[in-house]
Amino acid sequence: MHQKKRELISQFIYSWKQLKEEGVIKNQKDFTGQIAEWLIAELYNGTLAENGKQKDWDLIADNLKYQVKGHAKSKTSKRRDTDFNYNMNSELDVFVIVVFNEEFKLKNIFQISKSEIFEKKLIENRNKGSVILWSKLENYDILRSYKWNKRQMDILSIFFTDDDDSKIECKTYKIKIGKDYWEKGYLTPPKKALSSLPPEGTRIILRPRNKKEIICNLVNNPNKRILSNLELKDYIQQNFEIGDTLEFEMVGDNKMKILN
DNA sequence: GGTCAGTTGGATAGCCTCAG
DNA sequence: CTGAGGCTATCCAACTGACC
Repeated sequence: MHQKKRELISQFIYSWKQLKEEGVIKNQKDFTGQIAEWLIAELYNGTLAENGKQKDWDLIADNLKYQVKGHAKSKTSKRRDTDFNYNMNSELDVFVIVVFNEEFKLKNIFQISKSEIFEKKLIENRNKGSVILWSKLENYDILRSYKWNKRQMDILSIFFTDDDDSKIECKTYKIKIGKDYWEKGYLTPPKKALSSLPPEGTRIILRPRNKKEIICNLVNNPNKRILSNLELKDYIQQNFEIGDTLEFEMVGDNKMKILN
């Protein structure tokens, strides 16, 4: 009855043990913080602090003291800030915020020097301490702006980025043609939405068999399979029936290539 | 949708007590 | 004296719900 859970827990415990042996994690504290610290230490060939309670900084690289904060936000979490309870005299040089999604795919690595934080007044005071808003750190996201070398890319690939533009490329999707599409004039999303669709505004190239290529725009929201573009509608009406599956592939530049 | 305040809960370090 | 266990302060991050 609990066989699967038993196996998964065993796997988890084994993985935890192995990660400890490999030096990725050091204690029983939260996984997110430790994995973020390890990632930055690996990227910069840094040395993690021996003491988990090390004041102000977590690792040293190139004689700079780094304070690393990790977040693995659930889909429902709207919070976009990080506690920052340090001052100019605090023993740290660089402040790094590593943001994962709940599946530990990398979303951002915000990196900023302590002095710049104070110079640019990026700290917001709250009742309990202070925070830095991520909305003010857009120019400090090094994940995509840095020119990472091959070794660093290899490390980053462990937590491959959840960047829609790259993820969407060459990915094959399937849309099941549903009843709503035909009967409700595309207004009501079907209950069973696709798990993933290109985002709104995606430019679509339809390549029907033996027909001229059609270019149109996808105007639905992600995860809803209603396609309201008239050309797409016509194409589907002419070529598909309820229950049929429309397969397509994203081929860069947000173009959609119909495969059937 | 983003911001904010408050709450919750897991974890560690350090200090203390106490039994052996 | 020593080690185990309890307690407290502190740290850290997720979550919730109100508000704009």
